[in-house]
Amino acid sequence: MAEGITAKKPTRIQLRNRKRILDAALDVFSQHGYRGATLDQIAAEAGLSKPNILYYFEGKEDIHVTLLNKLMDAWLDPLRHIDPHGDPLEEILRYVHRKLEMSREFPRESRLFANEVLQGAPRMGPHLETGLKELVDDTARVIEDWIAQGRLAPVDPRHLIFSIWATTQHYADFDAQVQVLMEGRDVHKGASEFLDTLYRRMLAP
Amino acid sequence: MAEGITAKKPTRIQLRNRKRILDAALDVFSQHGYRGATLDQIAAEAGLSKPNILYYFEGKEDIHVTLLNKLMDAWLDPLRHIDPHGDPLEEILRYVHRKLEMSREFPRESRLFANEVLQGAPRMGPHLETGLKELVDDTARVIEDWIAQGRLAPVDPRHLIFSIWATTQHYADFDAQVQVLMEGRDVHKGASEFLDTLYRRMLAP
Amino acid sequence: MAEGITAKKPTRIQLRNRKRILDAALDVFSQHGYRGATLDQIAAEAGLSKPNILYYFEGKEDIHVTLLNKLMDAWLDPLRHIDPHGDPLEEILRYVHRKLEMSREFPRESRLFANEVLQGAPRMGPHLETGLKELVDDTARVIEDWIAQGRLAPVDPRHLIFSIWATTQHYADFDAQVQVLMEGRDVHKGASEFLDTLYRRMLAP
Amino acid sequence: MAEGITAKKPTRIQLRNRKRILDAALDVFSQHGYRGATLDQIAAEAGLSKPNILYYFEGKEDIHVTLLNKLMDAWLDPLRHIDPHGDPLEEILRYVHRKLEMSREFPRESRLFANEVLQGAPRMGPHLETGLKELVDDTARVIEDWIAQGRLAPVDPRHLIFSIWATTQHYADFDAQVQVLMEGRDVHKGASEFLDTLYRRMLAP
DNA sequence: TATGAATGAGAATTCATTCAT
DNA sequence: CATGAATGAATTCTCATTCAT
Repeated sequence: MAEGITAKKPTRIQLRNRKRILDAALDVFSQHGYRGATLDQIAAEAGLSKPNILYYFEGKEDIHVTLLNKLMDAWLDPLRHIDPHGDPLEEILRYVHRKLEMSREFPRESRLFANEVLQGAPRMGPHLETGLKELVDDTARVIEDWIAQGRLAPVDPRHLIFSIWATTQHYADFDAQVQVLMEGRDVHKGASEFLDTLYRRMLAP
Repeated sequence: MAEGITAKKPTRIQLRNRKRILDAALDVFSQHGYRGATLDQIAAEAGLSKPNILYYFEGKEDIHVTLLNKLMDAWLDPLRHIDPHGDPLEEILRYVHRKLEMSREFPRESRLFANEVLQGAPRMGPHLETGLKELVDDTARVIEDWIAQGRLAPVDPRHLIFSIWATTQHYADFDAQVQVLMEGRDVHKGASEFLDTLYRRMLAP
Repeated sequence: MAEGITAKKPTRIQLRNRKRILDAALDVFSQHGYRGATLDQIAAEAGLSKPNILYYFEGKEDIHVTLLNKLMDAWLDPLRHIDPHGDPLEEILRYVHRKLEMSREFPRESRLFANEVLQGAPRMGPHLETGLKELVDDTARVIEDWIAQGRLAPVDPRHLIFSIWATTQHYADFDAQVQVLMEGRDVHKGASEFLDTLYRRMLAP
Repeated sequence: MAEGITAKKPTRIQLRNRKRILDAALDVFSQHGYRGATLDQIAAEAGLSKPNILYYFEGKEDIHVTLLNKLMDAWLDPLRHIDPHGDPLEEILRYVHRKLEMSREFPRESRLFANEVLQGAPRMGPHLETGLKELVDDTARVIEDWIAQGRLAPVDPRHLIFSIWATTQHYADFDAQVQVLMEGRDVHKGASEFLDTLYRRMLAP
């Protein structure tokens, strides 16, 4: 009881502050991991006092979970946009490019997610088992249909999806390594061309 | 300082205990990350007292760094075994399979490494910039030669290497997710076949 | 960092608690030395919890350094009040008596200082080399002038200063010994008369 | 029981090692104080293993007490050599110079003693109350006799003794400060001349 | 004698969270 | 809404001492 935010309509200030906190938390969590992050860092980066943070969220874990929830929605969205009635190869390539784009635009989200899964997804189990599982199963079925119709070269659809996730998120998650090995090169352009070639050659019927 | 293990030749007990500690630490660090791991956990898992752990290592960071050092050697080894005089496609496929194998045999090492790079590789910079960089540059040159000779389909060699790392390590690093999505299926067999197909189709000249 | 006391103007509570802590710390540090003192003791004596102590100061060393800084100011003050235009002998005797007085009123400060210098002044180097050095050089010059004018018997001014410090601080620093050897006698009165005689006989022109 | 050193005659090795340990301990204790010193440091400096140290002494405190015992003997020795039948002024000046000499030759001993008294002489009470007290009382009586005979200017003998201790030991105990303030000057020569003048002027009948 | 191994009792410090205003 | 103040529960690390050989 007596929690800060009630179920009533939030004011503008509340909305703004929650947003600030989540943004700061995304920064800190994605960089240091859950345990490595401190409320102090988040508070400092949000420009709020520590107790004020706890007025908006129930605690450290609440912030983290809120972040993961928001993330998963956006994260899975591109998968939902694969059109079963579109051209198979182009649909998949569009997905690949969209994922690569997200890796570039939202590297913090990618790392937050990676951190969580790496540690066994202790705060995310439900999300994986319901939302994600169903979505992947659906998509796998679509791909299998395409293959059965001879419109895609035969591959295991789930491993295909994994490979897309792996290769695109790699540029966000392993950025520290990529930067060292690519020195001044234009990483994103090269990645985009490479992945285009990779999946085109692999999937062309 | 001036305590514990000196620079002299280690006894059997020392060897055994250091091994125990490193094994326990690998477990704990790979699961919880550097900050999330505690000496208590490591000590408990190693079956030693906490101060005894600090008799063998200078501190938490020393253990972690020792682990990373050992890891990098083994981690890069397969890359060193690509034979410039072998058959290009087979050499690369052998590398892919070896990496996938390592992902299965040494998932903790893979996650330890992922954890570290994900956080910007704060304790690993040197390793990346010297050992790894050179090795990747060398390998890239070999691949470029093969491509120039028309023995491999043209691709950017560095992105090729990234994709191999990403797709193989994914099975270790994102295991929590993979398990949920693959349910009872034989993940490794599927992955092996998939990646074989993937790189064969992409690289066949 | 990013915790506790910010750079803003301190509240009454802050002022009161910092004072409490410093007073307790002076007690403990002067009695046990830096290493021998524990935050637990300081906290207990200040009537605050240990973490609360660390809310006001960055750590043990911060408390100690703060104490030394405050101390040095007061410590050197009497030396600054030697008036070059006053009567030489009376000026010096006034200094002697003032120092003896401080030894009696602030024995903890004297011991804190002694403890620090005894261990090589590891946390006080700067203070000695700037503030103190200059002040002593200035004073030495004044004394030399007086001697040149025949208004004081000739002596090395620096050794004179040392002897004043030594003889006056002795009653604070070696109190344990003095008490044993003086039994019930009125130490302060005797010391005052003795030092008056000592410096009068030595310095009368 | 089962203590290392029995009451039997010590071997050469035992003698040599005890000496080594005490010398190392003197170094460490005089520099860092009792609590600040560690057995590790002492062991390292003595070139022996820590358990071996504890074979020769019962513990840290035992070493410290042994050191203090030895010290007190030597420390008080010059006081015993004041000859009631000698020339008063010369006897006292000889004592002053001998004490100054000891300060220069045995600064570690001086600091060890200062450290101990500074902290209330917790491990030295008995020594002060028996040996020292008697000796000082005896000496005071001798001085009083000399004064009564008109062979010394009248002063309180105990404060006189304190002042001699204070001024001579100062050069050892506050060496860190003296060095800063005296820069390149020949400290010892100056001190010797100064103290000679000081006590000559004060005590000449 | 000597030492490698081990540990219990601290000690400093961090941090999420609570309290009071 | 907001924050200064406070703290209990860790967490890393130190150190005198003991054990076993």
